[in-house]
Amino acid sequence: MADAAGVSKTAVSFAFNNPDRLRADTATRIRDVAEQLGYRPNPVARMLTAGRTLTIGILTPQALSVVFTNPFFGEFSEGVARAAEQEGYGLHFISPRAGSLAGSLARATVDGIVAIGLNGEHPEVEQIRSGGVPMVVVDNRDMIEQPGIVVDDEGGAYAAAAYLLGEGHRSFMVIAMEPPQAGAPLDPNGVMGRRLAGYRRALGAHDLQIPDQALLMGPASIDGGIRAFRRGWERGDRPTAVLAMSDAMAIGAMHAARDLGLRVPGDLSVVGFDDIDLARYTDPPLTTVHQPIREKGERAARLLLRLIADGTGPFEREQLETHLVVRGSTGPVPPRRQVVPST
Amino acid sequence: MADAAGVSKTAVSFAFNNPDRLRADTATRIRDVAEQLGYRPNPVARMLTAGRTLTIGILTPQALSVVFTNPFFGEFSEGVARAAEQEGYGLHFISPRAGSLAGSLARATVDGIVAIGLNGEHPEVEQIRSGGVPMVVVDNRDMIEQPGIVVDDEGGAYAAAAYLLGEGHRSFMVIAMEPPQAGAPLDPNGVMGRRLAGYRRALGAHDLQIPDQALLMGPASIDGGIRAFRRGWERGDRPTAVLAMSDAMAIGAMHAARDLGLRVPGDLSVVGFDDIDLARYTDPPLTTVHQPIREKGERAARLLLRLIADGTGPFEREQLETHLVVRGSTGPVPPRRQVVPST
DNA sequence: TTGTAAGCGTTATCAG
DNA sequence: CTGATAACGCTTACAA
Repeated sequence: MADAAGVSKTAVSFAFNNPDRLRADTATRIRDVAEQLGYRPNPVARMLTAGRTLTIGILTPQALSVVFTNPFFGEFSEGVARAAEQEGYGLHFISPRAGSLAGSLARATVDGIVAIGLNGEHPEVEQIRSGGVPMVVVDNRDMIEQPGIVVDDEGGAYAAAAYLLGEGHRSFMVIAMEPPQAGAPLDPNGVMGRRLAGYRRALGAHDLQIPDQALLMGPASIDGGIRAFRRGWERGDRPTAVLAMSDAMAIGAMHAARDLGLRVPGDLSVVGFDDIDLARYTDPPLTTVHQPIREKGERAARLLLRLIADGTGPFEREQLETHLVVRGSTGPVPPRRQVVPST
Repeated sequence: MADAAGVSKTAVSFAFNNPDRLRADTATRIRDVAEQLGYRPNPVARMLTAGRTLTIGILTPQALSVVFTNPFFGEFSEGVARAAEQEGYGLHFISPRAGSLAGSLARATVDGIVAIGLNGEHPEVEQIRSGGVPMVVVDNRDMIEQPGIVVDDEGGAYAAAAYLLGEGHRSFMVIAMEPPQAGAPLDPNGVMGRRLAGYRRALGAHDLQIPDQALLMGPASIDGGIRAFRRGWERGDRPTAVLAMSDAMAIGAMHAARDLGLRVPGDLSVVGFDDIDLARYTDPPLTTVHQPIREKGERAARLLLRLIADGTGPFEREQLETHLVVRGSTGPVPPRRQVVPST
């Protein structure tokens, strides 16, 4: 404590927060002594009395070391950061510590939470809610009583599949990101479930199916895409088109296909999902479903900030649009793989 | 306080931290009541008594919303996160709040800091140091008394330029990331300064120069690269090769060049720096200087964690290697631009 | 097995 | 303008 400088703690406190309420020289003297002693007000104690942390948390059910592997996440965080910084808030990432989300949740010193990637009714989260920490969920339609931001996954996926069908494709490989806990049942309300529903709706019009077991799953990364495609290939899948639920995986799939001697889009069309920054610069440029990634993060953060400010603010659930962006990774079905109409 | 459950705070505390020291039923009863009341131990108060936050901070002198724009940063964070998570630490990002790094530093509740992007002797950071918060600096050779991780930027840059010279190039455009405060003097010890030194050493052998004013600067993003290249073009630069100090900018430069009708690598060779994941998937695949991005983050975090554990641990400064990866964005100088030896 | 009481380092209130 | 003193919500000796 710096009242070794001859003053009380009150004075020290004022010197840092309310210098005006001190005589000018007293204030500076205190700060000088503080600097000399290497003293700075303990931020934790500050938080305790202030009752707020000026920090918002981004919650993910997967380890950061895996989630940062997907460029999508960086762009999303960028959006959240923009809003947070503008309001003077810091950013804290909350991910499972030693496998337990609940554990890290319990230690998270944040004023509110933006949760992404939560599928279903995550039990550990119930705790947060009842604890009264404001939270907005993104991409989650299960926690319906929770404010959130959502995207038209189903519509985007439908557009992607419909487009490929229009190009004559009839044989598809579907690549999906695996849920946090491998082997978990597919949540129809989850991102994956909704995208799948979109694909199915389009294919259904042509009496084509996508059995659950046909899905190839892996981590949402380039490498995950490579491995998923190879697994499909090895079990005998010979699609003319790939529907990937993430751009990172789509890029991996393109690469794996090329390594196997396929031309993209000559022999194989690939469409992704997300439209990350790099999608337009890949070889070939990736056809994909655009979603406003940064805006999603920013809207989520702004909604949260409002919730924090208003105490228990307005319930809101915003939906953002998606649309297909056709670039170079897709084309008509190769002639010899064409399905001859049975007329 | 949940001793509305008929017990003292001690009991409540035990119920959460030392259940063994309570009769089994007491413990569960307390937790039940807590759950019912939506009570959870206040993490800030916990931190205060514990004297530690179980959190490490990643410090950047630039806004997160800009720094996340570069995929490099996501990969770096991934490395840091891997180490942090493994040791049960959370991750907090510290960036200027309302323009002031010092301000957000003062409020950051972390046990230690990994600082990246700090050039020169950042004054606000002095405060941290004397405050006794452990810190490891990455990519900084100015704060020599600070433990840190560093990369052979000069050697990597040299290799890149030497390779292009070997391909016959004699006319270069150099694209650099701009410093946090635009217009700041070039720090020869900074990342940019060292890479530039490497380029210059190679070009010097051919009596070629890179005047400071010739540098094209911009934010380290794809868009920054696009604009930098255009600016160069508009002022009349007609290089046969581009040396970009970041992959993101290199990708932007390739794109801008194509928009101007140049073929890459036919008319223009481009080499980047970093070797981000996506570098190998761009069109054409990017020739670039590889640095172990994730490892850099992970090593930095591990070093920090050791510092935190040992109190004032071992001073260490690790240097990681770089090397040129030749892919498709570079090739021989176009014939008609060839410089005829004056023999 | 459980409770009492003393800190942890601030800020805020209210006298002096 | 400055200084006691009481919170803030927890953990942890130490006692009971």
